[in-house]
Amino acid sequence: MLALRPLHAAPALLGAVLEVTSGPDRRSGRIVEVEAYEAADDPASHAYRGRTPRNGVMFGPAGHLYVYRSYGIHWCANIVCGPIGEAGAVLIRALEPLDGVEEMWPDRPKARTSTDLASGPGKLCAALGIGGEHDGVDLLAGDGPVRLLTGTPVEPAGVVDGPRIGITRAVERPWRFAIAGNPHVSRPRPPGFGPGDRSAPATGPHR
DNA sequence: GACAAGATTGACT
DNA sequence: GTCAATCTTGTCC
Repeated sequence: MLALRPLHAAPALLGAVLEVTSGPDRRSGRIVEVEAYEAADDPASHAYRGRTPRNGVMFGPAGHLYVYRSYGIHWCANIVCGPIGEAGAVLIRALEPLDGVEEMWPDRPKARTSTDLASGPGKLCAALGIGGEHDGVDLLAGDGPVRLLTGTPVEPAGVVDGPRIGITRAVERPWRFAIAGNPHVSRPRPPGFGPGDRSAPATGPHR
């Protein structure tokens, strides 16, 4: 799955489960929203301008975790995918908490509901306890601190796409994917995202 | 060495 | 709906 380019791997990752273990702690969540970032042809990607100390993980093998600090405050997690050297990645934007929910609340004191625990890139990292120390870990190793599990695949008809969020370049590309109608997707919700609105945007679920 | 921008979040009006 | 917080990274001189 992760051998695919980000644009194809992103929707395939919906429904997969991200699991973080820290000592006796085990927290996991189902991926409900992602964004695809190519490198060579994507001005919005961190790797667009080439390899740097920060984004080096993106140029490595698929299946590794790329963690970076956003706005000096939050951590954001990406899954590296595609061929080595192409620096493609899929940003995880939102999770549906599964295991270890009780342990997540202390790390998310501002959250009021379970749908608020991991409904954003920075939120999900806080909820799962992901930080800079997890940058570069192998998600497929099996015994690492962060693992990617198959979970329940989502049918193409259940996937909606839309423009990416919070970026200033290449904003027109509909490379944001989410599970239709899922209440855990992050804000802002374009038409077709979130509960109560299952009408997919004009672009359709695939591209 | 200095400066500007940023894949966000939450508080406040 | 608007805006401030906060600091790392990358670029420019």
